[in-house]
Amino acid sequence: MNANFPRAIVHFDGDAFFASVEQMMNYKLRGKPVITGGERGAATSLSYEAKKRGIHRGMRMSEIRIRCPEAVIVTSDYRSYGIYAHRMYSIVRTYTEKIEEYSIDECFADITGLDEKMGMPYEEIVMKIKDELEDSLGITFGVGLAPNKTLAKIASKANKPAGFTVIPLEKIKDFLEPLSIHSVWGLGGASGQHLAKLGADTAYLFAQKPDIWLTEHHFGKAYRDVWLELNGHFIKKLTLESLGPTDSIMSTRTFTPPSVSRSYIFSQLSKNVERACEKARNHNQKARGISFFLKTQEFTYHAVSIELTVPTADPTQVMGFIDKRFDEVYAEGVLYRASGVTLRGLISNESHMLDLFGEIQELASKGRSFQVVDTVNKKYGRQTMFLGSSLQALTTKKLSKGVKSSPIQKKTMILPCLGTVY
DNA sequence: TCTGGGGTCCTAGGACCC
DNA sequence: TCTGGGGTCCTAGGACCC
Repeated sequence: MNANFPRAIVHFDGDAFFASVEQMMNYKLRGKPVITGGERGAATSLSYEAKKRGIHRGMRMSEIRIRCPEAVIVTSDYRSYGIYAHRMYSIVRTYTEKIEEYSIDECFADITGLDEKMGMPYEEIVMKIKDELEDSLGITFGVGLAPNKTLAKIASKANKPAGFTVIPLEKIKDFLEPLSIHSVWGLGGASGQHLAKLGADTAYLFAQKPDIWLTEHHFGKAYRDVWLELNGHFIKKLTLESLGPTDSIMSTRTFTPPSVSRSYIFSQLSKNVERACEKARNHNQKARGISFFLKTQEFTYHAVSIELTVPTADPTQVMGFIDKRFDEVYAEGVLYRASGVTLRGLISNESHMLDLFGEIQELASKGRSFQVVDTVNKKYGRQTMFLGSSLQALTTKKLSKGVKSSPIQKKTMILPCLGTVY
C-alpha cells in the first residue's frame, strides 16, 4: 500500500464549465469572452477570456456590455451542460465504479488500489484520465489527488486552469499554511468567520488545534469532520450512485419584473408546483409534505409548511392545499420577486400505506390521468398540458418573448383549475 | 457582489412509547 | 391518577454547497 495515500481520492473540476461548453458547441465563440446567464441579467459562468477582462460572477450584464463591448452573452443551456457532465462521469467511470457525481461540473473518484491493478503510480493514472477528459470533451479540468475529499478539493483549485495538483500526506502542511480558512470546503460562511475570530484564520492553524479545543468551543460534527480531513484522515465518504430517489425536490423561480398581483404570484407558484410534481413522478416518488414560500423584493422569505395525510405527486392536489393557506404568506401591496415550492419527505410509489378512508384508491385513479399528462408532455414538449391555475404564468411568459400565437396552443388542454384565482 | 435555481446534511426539539 | 427516565421517530430550520 502507498504510505502517502491510504486512500487515493481524486477531484475533477471543469474549468469555466458552462462557458466552455458553449465554446465547444459553437466554434465561433472560441477565443472570445463568453458569459452565460443572459436570462437573469447577471453573469453565471465566464470564459477565461472574459475573466481576463476583469468581469466576474454576478456582474450585471449592463455593466459587462460597457466594460467589454465585444462580450458574447448567451442564455444558459442547462440541458447541454448536463450532457457534457454525463460524458465526464462516464469517462471517469471506465476507471472506477467508485465515483460521486457531485455537481454538474465536478466529480470525485476513489482510485484506491488502482495503482497496483494497473501497474502505474496514482499520479500517472490521474494524468491519463485528465488527458482523456480533455481530449474527448474539449474542456480543461482542474484536478486534485489527495487522501480525502477535502484535500482533493483544495488540490484541484490550487492551479487553475488545467492544473493537476497532488497532496500526499507528508506535504499537507505546505498546502494548508497559506490557505485562508474561508476557502476550505464547508467553512465558507459564518463558520469561517467564527474560526477566524478564534485565531484559526488559515486552514493550517485550524488543523493544528487540539481535539479538546473543538470540544471546548462546542464545534459539532461538521467542523470535526473537516478538521480530521485537514489532518489527513479519510472521513467523508463518496456518495455513489446518484441515480434513484432523492430526498426532496424544489422548484423556485424569480419573476422579472417583481409583482404585487396576487393572481400572478399564485399562478407562478402553480407553475413551480407542476414542475416539482412532474419531477417527483419521473422519480416515481410522492411527497409526504410540502412547503411553499414567497420572497419579497427585500429578500425576506415567508413560508408555510404542510403535512399531508396521504402522499401525493399530483399538482391539483398540492395546489388545493396551497390555495387554502396562500394568504398566510401573501400580503396586499407587497412587492414580491420570487416564489417556490419544496416537496419533502419523498417516498417511492411502491411503499404505499394503508389508510382508513380509502383515499389511496381515489388518488390512484387521478394518478392515471397524470400519466397521460406526462406522456403528452414528453412527446410535445414540457408544459404542453398544464393546470388552469398556471395559465397566467405561461401566457405572460410567451407574450414577454414576443410570441403572439404559438402553435403549442393547438395542442393545449387545460385541466380544471382548483385555485380560486385565475 | 445587492443576490439564479436546486440541493444536502446537521441539530434541536416535539410527539409518542414504554 | 401521578410520576420518572429513557428511547426512537420525525420535522423545521439553519448552514453550506455548486
